[in-house]
Amino acid sequence: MKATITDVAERANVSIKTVSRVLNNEPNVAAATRERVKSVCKDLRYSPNLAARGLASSKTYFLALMYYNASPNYLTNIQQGAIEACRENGYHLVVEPFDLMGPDMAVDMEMLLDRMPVDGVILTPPLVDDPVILDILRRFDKNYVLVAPSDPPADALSVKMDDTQAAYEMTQYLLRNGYKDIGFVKGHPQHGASDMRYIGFSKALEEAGMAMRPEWIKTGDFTFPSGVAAAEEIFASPEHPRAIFASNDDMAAGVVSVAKRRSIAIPQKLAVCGFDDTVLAVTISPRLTTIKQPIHEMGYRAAKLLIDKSRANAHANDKNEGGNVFNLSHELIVRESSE
Amino acid sequence: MKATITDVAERANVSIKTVSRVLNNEPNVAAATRERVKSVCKDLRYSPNLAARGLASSKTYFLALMYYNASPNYLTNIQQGAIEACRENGYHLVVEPFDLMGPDMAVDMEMLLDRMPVDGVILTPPLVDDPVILDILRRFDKNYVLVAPSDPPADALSVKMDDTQAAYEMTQYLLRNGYKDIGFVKGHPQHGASDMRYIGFSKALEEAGMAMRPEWIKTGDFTFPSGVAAAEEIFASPEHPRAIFASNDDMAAGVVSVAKRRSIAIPQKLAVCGFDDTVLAVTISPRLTTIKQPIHEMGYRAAKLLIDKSRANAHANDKNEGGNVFNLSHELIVRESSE
DNA sequence: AGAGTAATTGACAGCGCTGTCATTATCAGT
DNA sequence: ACTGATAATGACAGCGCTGTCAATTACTCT
Repeated sequence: MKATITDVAERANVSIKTVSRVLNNEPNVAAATRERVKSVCKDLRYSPNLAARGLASSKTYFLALMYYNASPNYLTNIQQGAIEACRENGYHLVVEPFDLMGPDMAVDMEMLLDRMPVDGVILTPPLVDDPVILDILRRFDKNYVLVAPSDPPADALSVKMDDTQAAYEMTQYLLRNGYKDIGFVKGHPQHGASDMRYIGFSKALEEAGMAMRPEWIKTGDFTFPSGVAAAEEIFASPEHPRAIFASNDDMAAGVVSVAKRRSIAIPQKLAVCGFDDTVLAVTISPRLTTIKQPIHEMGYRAAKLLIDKSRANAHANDKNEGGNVFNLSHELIVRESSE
Repeated sequence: MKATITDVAERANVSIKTVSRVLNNEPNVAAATRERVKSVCKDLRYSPNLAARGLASSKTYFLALMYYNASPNYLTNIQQGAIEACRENGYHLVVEPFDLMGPDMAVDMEMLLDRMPVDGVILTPPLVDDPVILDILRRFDKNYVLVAPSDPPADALSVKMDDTQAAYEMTQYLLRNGYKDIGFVKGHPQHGASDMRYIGFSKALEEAGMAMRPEWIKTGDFTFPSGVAAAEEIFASPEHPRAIFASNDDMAAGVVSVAKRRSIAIPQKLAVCGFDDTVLAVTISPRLTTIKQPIHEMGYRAAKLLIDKSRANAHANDKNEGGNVFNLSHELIVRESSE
């Protein structure tokens, strides 16, 4: 039989309310009492009934992670980060895929939000970029935070990295290391990050006074085959670039495979860079120079923001102190594909 | 403001208890009444408060998915399957990683189980193969189901595939297609599946009257580099096999990369087979012949089993009708690496 | 029509906790 | 030692639902 708060109260010779105070770290409990209660809790292996707590306080101690079509790697990373924050705060994470392409998408979303018994919702791309979804969220009075939205709304919490800046740095790195002629493989046109990465790339070229070579700029869709196709086109042009910067690792891997087939030595004849630092980046040979996104940290911060907000709602009055968008830092990882 | 059961009851002109009956699909409600209540629920966009329900019925409508060090792909698949079953039954899935290597592993596990407010727990490898964990689970009166345990305990629910049989079939397929000289790359020695796959392989060879060539049997650890190493060793022997069956796709990819480096044509000179049907299998070239595990289905069945059991506990008395181990079927997927 | 049975409905307690507010203990400052 | 504060504690209602059991209604069979 599981111990209840009453058991603890009796054993510690206090009222259940005092036990409750201790459990919730509320003030106005004598230090001695607090210790005694804590120790009894441990003895009895007591842990509060979340359902009861939720019913009484209308807090659930659950957070939801919503996603659609997420790549396993991305999802697992976000998830792990979010769980970490949850663990530290006595929360649990429930995972909720959502079909963005379903026929009654808007209705489904509303129903799902209705039934999800959670204190807050973490949304990941591409859900965060869908105006319909955002609209529904605004109407519900449920806390939510957007992970990596391509265009963070001012009225919502967001955590993101600076894709533009990262692509800018990668390009600068290449230029600095003597790679002057650089090709670029854009990502999926629908995906917000695609533009940003391209913008960062262009900006660095421009600042360095390098001309853009349209025949070296191709568009893919973030898949391996699209990387292959883009590379084929680039190599079909009379002159070859000295480096190719692909908007993600999968496409970079495609570029590498084409270069290998054509016996173009990497990195001696061609440097290849990716973006994301997926397993693929270290699986293929040579390993890819790439940008490591703070995916794990985004998950962590997203969860933490919701937890803090949920606490704030309870105790003090909700003071929104301006900054709603949190920029997390990426990392440029140099590997054999470029040096 | 969210509607409560009382609102529905008033609007439908019945007692809250009758509404409750409708919500829970209990018998003894007049058809007309049932319809009326249902329609009011829809109008009011009512959905029951899970916390209250949980408190009153000691059912939480949550299931937990526990894992340790799971590969993103595997995890995402299981998760997706489990969520599907949850959705169909009004349940939610909470994800709970657990550090099997922590210093106080046993205590941590007990505490985690204590606080997890769920109706059942889905365990994935390698948690399912840890005797300490299994022991703790038996002591708790929480429902659980094991996914792909290497040695399913008779007293616990398990869903699995038949690794031995699958490896057996793969080997038979190779033999049938004229590949007589087959090398094998074993998986991580700690992992239960490694043995089974090897056993299936041996069995098929034996039945076909083919001799085992020890110099073509190497042990890896399920990683790409270990596949590379194993392949190097195999090719170092005076004679080369006509086919190599690696215990998973990553290692098979390693074999492929070595073959390419040595300009051994696949599949003309060497067939390569993997196991798991991960993305890698279709990402590399040539694409891998492999075994597709029913990972998604295992997740689904695991969740379904728990949900059914939880229902049974509530309504009837718990009749355990023998079969506790559920074998799901795999699929042999033939691709260019072997034909 | 009336007794007996089954189907349908509702009243009410209580699940384990937190919020509110009342009560008691503690401690300055005089 | 006495007042007036504040700190510490407890009594009690009630969160929204389900389980139990009693009450009512509808139906079947003489």
